[in-house]
Amino acid sequence: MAEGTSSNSQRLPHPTIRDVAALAGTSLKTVSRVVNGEPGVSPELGQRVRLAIERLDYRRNLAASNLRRSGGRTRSIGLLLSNIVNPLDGAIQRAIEEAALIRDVIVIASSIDEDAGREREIVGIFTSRRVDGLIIKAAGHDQSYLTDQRRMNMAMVFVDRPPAFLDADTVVVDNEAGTRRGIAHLICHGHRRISYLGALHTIVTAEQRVAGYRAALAAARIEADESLIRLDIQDSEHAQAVALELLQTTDPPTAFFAAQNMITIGVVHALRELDLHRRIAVVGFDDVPLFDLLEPAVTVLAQDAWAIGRQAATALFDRLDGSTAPTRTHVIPVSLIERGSGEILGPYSN
Amino acid sequence: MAEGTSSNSQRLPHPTIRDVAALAGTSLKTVSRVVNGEPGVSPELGQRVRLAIERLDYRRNLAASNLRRSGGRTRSIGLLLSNIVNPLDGAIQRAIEEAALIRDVIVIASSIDEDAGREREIVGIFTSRRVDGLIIKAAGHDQSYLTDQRRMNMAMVFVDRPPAFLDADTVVVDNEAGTRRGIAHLICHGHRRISYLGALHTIVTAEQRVAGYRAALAAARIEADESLIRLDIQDSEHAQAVALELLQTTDPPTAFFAAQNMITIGVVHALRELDLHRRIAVVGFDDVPLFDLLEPAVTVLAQDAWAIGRQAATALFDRLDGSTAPTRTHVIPVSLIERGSGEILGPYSN
DNA sequence: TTAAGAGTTGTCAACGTTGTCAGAGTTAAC
DNA sequence: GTTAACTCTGACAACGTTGACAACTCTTAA
Repeated sequence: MAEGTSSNSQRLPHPTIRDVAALAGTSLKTVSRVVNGEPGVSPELGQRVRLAIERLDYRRNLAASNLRRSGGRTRSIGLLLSNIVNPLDGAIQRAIEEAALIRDVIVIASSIDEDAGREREIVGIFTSRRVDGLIIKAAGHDQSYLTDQRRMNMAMVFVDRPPAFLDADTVVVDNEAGTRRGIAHLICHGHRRISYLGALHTIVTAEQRVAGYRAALAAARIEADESLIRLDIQDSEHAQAVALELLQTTDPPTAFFAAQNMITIGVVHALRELDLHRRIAVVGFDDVPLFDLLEPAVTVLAQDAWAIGRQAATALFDRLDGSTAPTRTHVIPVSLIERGSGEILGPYSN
Repeated sequence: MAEGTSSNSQRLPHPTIRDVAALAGTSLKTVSRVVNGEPGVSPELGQRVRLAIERLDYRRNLAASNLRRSGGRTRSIGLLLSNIVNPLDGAIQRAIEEAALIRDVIVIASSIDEDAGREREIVGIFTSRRVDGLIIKAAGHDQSYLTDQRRMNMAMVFVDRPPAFLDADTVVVDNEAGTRRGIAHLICHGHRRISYLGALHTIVTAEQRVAGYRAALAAARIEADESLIRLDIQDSEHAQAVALELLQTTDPPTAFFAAQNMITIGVVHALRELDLHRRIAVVGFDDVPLFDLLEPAVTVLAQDAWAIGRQAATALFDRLDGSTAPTRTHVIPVSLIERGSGEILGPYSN
């Protein structure tokens, strides 16, 4: 009686297995057997239990169930991405959700931007929730803090960027080769002064992409002009400003390589502003839905985010199914999509 | 010894409060007190416990904790959106995540496309997980099945579309007024033959938008030509095909109103294909990042997805904090962004 | 010297479920 | 008619944690 507040109408708590047993006139264990489809219940009693379940709209409390069950698995996985607003991350999440759903596993997701502190914080929260596994697009450049989780049998897969100081399955795209191909494409079209605009240099992929840039120039015996290489670009506005600045020097680049979709957008804005979009070439890493409708349409290196997500989920569930194979790095191919902006000819074309 | 497999290296289970107590030489309850920051533990003993916690890298099992705690709250909420790949849904999820994080609540998300069956399925799964609340962008047109959850004290908020046959807090944009404004804008610029391309008519918002279209025409005393109204458009390819077809009739529309971002993209594709993009006007519902870079840039009715997400989270947490106020419908404003495509003049301009 | 109070610490049951095992009833076999 | 085997059912403990409450050790005041 002490609990009964008159204002709060009849808010009933969830019925428990105990309520079902009482209504069906049987024991807890029998109900449990019916709920779990275990054999050894007579048809009549089973029917009575099912009726009681339906009447009460009973659903078993999975948290309690998992607590007791062997292994203490929660059938949940944690997903850490940069920013779910970015369709690339969205596609990864979606692909993982689909794979999880058919296995009766739920996905707890969180965006961590590029904040290493938040990465650790969220991993801590997820660990408290006892997720069975983690899929991580890492922000920090040291994942050794995860050895504890690893020891406690938590599966983990890294996407987009390999972990540092930790051995784990990884799904990446070939950033170095992809960028090399993009730069070679520009060189082919007669460009020598190719500006490289990159993201935070702390991100491994950014590093690999710069490496690809340098490798492609070296292969063509072009000396890299360091003034054309700008890193640590934060967002599209920043990219726009940097591109504007470069274009207004006495010896501007004839082509841009934008190492990430937000940067590409900034570059396109800058070119429009100076009405140079039909004269200066652009190749971007990552595709964006409307790039094909711009004039000129934007040539990009596209990565298949769905494939990345699917592969990550497969790798994670393999581990959860008990695979003890050595860790693997899966490389998803990058494809060059020629649309126009990357095919604008430079001064050395013939 | 029966469990010890030699191949599986030393996989230790998560340490429990019991392990910590043993290491610190004290009782379970004392450790629990330290973990929860409850008073009444001497500084020395507290220190010893904290040391043990650190040594074992102990983290309390939140599922077990919540099971015992009053109310049986799980500090988790479920989120059902159409498709997380769509940046509009992405922004909603992100805003909700941020609000949940500062309250120590996790978000379990799932994309349900426009599948009513999947909506129910996922709600069932989330109910089994005992989420404290649900935020739902409903696919089905009957949410009465949720009365059970409601009775069991589950909080719920609907976004983008009001629930049917269920009374619950809702966050929507003003579809009818927004569309009316968009159509009025086109009429102002001299258009009479304005084609309306809409999404699945089963979605309430779609209905409201058509209503806005008809209302605006009526207000201007223009009779609606039913052949210009096409509903149930599935995706951008479909929209493109429909627009192409309309444009090739003997009496084509001079303007398009695209009721959703994917449809707008399809229309733009169609206009490009026929090289009519500078002659036929377009206004779209929902903004998309690159619409401002197209030529002409696309005039849209933009909804603030972040605000929708924030408001939904606020409403949900208010309920979880015990609010028993009558359910409310929050309306987030829609803004018309004039960029060019909607300002192309029609035959009746003066 | 003792009673009352404050501050610490621990014991036990409970949250909702399932694994283990034992008991009751039925049938089959000797 | 006894035993064995099998089927069905339920009692009980346990998963990891916390709420209720009891017990113990000191102070402090009478």
